[in-house]
Amino acid sequence: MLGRRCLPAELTENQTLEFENKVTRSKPLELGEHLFRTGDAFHSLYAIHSGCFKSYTIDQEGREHVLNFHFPGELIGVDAVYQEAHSANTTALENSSVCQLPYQSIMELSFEMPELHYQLLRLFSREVFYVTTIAGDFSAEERMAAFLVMVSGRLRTHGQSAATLHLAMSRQDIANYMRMATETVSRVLARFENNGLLDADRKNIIILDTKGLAEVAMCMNPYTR
Amino acid sequence: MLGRRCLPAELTENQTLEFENKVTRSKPLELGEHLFRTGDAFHSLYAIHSGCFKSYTIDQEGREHVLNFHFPGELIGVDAVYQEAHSANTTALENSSVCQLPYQSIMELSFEMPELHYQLLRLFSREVFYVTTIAGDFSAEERMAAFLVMVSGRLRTHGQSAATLHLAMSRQDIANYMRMATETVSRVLARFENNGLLDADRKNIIILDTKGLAEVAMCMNPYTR
DNA sequence: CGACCTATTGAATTCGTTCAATGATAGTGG
DNA sequence: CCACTATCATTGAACGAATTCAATAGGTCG
Repeated sequence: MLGRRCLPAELTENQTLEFENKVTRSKPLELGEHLFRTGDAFHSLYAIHSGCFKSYTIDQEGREHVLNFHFPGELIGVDAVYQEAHSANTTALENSSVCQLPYQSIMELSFEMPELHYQLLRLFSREVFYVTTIAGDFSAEERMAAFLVMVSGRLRTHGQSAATLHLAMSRQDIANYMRMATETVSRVLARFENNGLLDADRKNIIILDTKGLAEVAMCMNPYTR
Repeated sequence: MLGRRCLPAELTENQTLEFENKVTRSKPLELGEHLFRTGDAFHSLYAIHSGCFKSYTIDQEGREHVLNFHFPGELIGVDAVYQEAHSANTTALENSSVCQLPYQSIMELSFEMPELHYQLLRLFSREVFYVTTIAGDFSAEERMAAFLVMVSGRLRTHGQSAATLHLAMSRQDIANYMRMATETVSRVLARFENNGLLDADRKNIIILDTKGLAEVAMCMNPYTR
């Protein structure tokens, strides 16, 4: 049952059981706890069962750069396969739980289960797709709208509500990820509220006008690209 | 021999031959020719044999957004596996040649060749890694320096010279990718020249001070992250 | 050689940042 | 249960990095 949430491929009942027995280890994390840090050797991927994570680096001037957020149903650590080491830090933004997937084990298992092999590549592909979301030269409003539409979509993909968002990350984290100042995040959200696009109360965002928000985000958003 | 350049895994001689016979089809492209366009169904990955490509989208306002450049030895189309459709346009920036890798064929073959299986995931992982390069909130100078260090590194990975760069892309493309105006690209390059970091003559860039350039790029660069 | 496109350089403008102050929220301990 | 504190979020005003507008220079190709 955990395995199904971890790598929800179209495996048979028996395969899912085998997968669970062989490769998944459930691991709870508290807010602020790190899954790994820059430079750590790569051994396992992590599939998020519940909660939320951020990946970030600290540059030589001490500035933090949020590279990605991770939501339930997604894989963490995909970028580390290539270098066999983690290039970023990844920390839990709320109490969370992940399935640890020892890379060697899932690779071996994927030879027995073609569907698992396909699923791994699909999920790796999805990561490329997601990371591309914030690329491109867009205004602060466009990026903010695209961010909300994206988060909404990524949560929906795994069965969570789409209109009522519980953002685990702080304004600082959002700002950092979106390449803007926290003040700008506040200002843009305030403008969206004035325009009736949404209702923002700290970490709780209610999207009132999905279509209108998507229009601001335009085709920046991968779901409408 | 082509196969070796396409997916340079550590395959045996026989495996390489089998790979070539079964899955690779060489395909030459002229400057400006498209490999695929937004919305095209996904059937094949492309491994670059020679030349240079850019992936881009056009938004609803008609603005172009360069999402990535692709160099010899790299895979094109990785992001399309997930959606089974291409989300971006990809075009040749100079006369180039690619190996077309029908996805179904390489997947089937990868069950017979464990090393190919591993290699595919490594290359997918690398794409995530590369796409992350321009993420983060850095100044125009930092991004430009990181871009040059990255291109240098990616070309070196596949045996090309590292200090003397032959940029196939226009200033417009670079600017677009780096989220800045073409004028800013010119100005930053001029500043780098004045500081003795490099010598820029249109598409030919000679890096004079690798260390100095890397310092400007700081830990933004994935190679130094 | 002239037409065209790309690149460079200069001056004015602007979007978003930085600086600064205030408001709101949650956690702590008396 | 209510100060008290610390942290996070919001709002206002001044500033600045990069853009936009505008003009010039350099290369390429008929």
